[in-house]
Amino acid sequence: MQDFTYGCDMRTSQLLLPTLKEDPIDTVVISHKLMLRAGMIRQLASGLYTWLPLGVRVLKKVERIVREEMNHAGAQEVLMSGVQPAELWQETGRWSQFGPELLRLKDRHERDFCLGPTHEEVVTDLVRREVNSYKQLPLNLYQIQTKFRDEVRPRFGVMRSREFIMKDAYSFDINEDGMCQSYQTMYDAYCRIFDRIGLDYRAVLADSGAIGGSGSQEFHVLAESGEDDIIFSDGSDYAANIEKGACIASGPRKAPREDMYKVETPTQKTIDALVTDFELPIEQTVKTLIVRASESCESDFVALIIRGDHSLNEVKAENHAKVASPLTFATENEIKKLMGAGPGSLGPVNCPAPVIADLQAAVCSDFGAGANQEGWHYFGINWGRDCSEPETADLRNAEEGDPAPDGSGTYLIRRGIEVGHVFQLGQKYSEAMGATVLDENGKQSTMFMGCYGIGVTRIVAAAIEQCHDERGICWPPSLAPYHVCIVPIGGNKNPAVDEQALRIQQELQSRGLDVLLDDRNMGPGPRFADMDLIGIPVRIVVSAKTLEDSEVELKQRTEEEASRVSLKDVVDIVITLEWLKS
RNA sequence: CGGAGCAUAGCGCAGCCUGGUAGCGCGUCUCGUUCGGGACGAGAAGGUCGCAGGUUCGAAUCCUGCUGUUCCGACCA
Repeated sequence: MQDFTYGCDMRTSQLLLPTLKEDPIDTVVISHKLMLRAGMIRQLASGLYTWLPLGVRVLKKVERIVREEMNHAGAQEVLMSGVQPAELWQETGRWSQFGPELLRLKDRHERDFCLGPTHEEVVTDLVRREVNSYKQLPLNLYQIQTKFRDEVRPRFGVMRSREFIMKDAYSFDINEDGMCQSYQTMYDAYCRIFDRIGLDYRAVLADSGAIGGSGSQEFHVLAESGEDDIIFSDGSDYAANIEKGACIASGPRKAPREDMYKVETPTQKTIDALVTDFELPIEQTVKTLIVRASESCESDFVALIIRGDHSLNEVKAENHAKVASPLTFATENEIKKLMGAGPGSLGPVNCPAPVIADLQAAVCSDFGAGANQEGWHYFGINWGRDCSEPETADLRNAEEGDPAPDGSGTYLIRRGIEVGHVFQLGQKYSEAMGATVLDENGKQSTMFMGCYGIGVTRIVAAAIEQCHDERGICWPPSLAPYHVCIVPIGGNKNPAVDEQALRIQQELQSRGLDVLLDDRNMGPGPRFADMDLIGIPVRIVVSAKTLEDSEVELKQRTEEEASRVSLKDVVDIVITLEWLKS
């Protein structure tokens, strides 16, 4: 904390603290509003922000915790260039794979560069040059650095901006076991980081997506305004993001009770219409989606079947061996040509394409579905009797109340802000770039990598999303720009007020706290309002009124009531507030 | 990338339809009075009305183009 105690900034009269009384226009999430109102940031251009002194203080607090825990976990800090040569990206093929979010530019010699959205190429290049022996492994290098991604649509202030600060770490190991250990070390460090910051978070399983690799987890701060759905069991630690969250069948399939019969459905093209017009329970309907098949599949298309009330999980579908990647839905014409009927009348009975049924759809019995004949449905369908037993797969999005896959309970769904991501990369980059070391047998061995990111700027926004009230921000003490603020009242009448305020500030500072003295020449109202807005955890009011009794007023930001404490004890009392230390 | 807005003083907005010398609130500056939850009085500064064309005697206002920015959607580590 001492590294922030530079003189005159500790007085509001000297601080660039442009607070706003009114809500800024065009802000939708609370953290964006409050960061602008509290004078932490100002927008420069779409997705670009200037951080003002108060905001920088918070950023530095996040960085400090991250840095300490990374060092503690054995990672070594480096600093790589934000501008990167195209050659490295061409080596891994990402120069062409990356879309327009990779901001490319040319230097004066017409050479291609990009603004780095991530640093796998640069760090792998460094390590391939400088590390030659397995004896130098494991190695973990990290940096805290500005990244640039030319987001299609920046929004929500620094939550989704184009330029942002990220801590990224990269581990290098001689083999897969080592990589897993490095991964676990980082995972543990991440838990310590978010514990220390003091946010309500969840580590969730994530899809490893196009980057490949065997393992990936995301760290999410729970908040209504989060952009991602995360699901977790109410009975165990199982948690995953919506792309990955496994769904199982709720129970065995019931025996058929009905014969299959054909129903004319001239106007019922949607599940909703079917359910309302025929009083069919929605759980006894299925949807049939026709998508392009992968090249390894014997057919051009496959039919994906999910229960009527469920939604397709496109990531799961895309990961299926028989489904083309990227996921591509058949056009209406293709569907008609293939199935002999349009999208509103499809079903598994007499289906010309290979059928893959979601696990839950596969345990339906006596269900309704399209007849693959325009304007007709079958009701009372049963798998194995009216159509062949389908291949099954987990294809749908989890929903609240679904059974958790480990049998521990049922799913809850919450919104999360992704603030961290740990990834086992395997040999994807080291292979492409020839990052090898000599192993103990003197043979070239391609290193195993992991990468680990933390969105530093995003954490600031996420903390505000989670910690605020109607008056403003309520910083967790670990991130508070100042631990304590002092508001002197009536100093022009009674010089003792200012003297005591200054004395308390200096004593608290000498005990290692960041203390802001609000010495602005304003009435108490606006100053209280500003201190509440910027979220300082502890407020001390020094006034002539309480000084008569040799007391000051002490109030915590999250509590309604203030208490009176004696002038001589106030410093010791504040120091003993354990929660202030982090 | 598709759709929809917006652009007038530092911030929030009115004026535009119906063209005629640019206004309000907050903030800022000066002086004085105030000082326990966004005070009061008096005075003052601050705007080529996003940019470029066009129509007109005259454009913040009408027309065209451009730029910036925001929202919804698609997309996305």
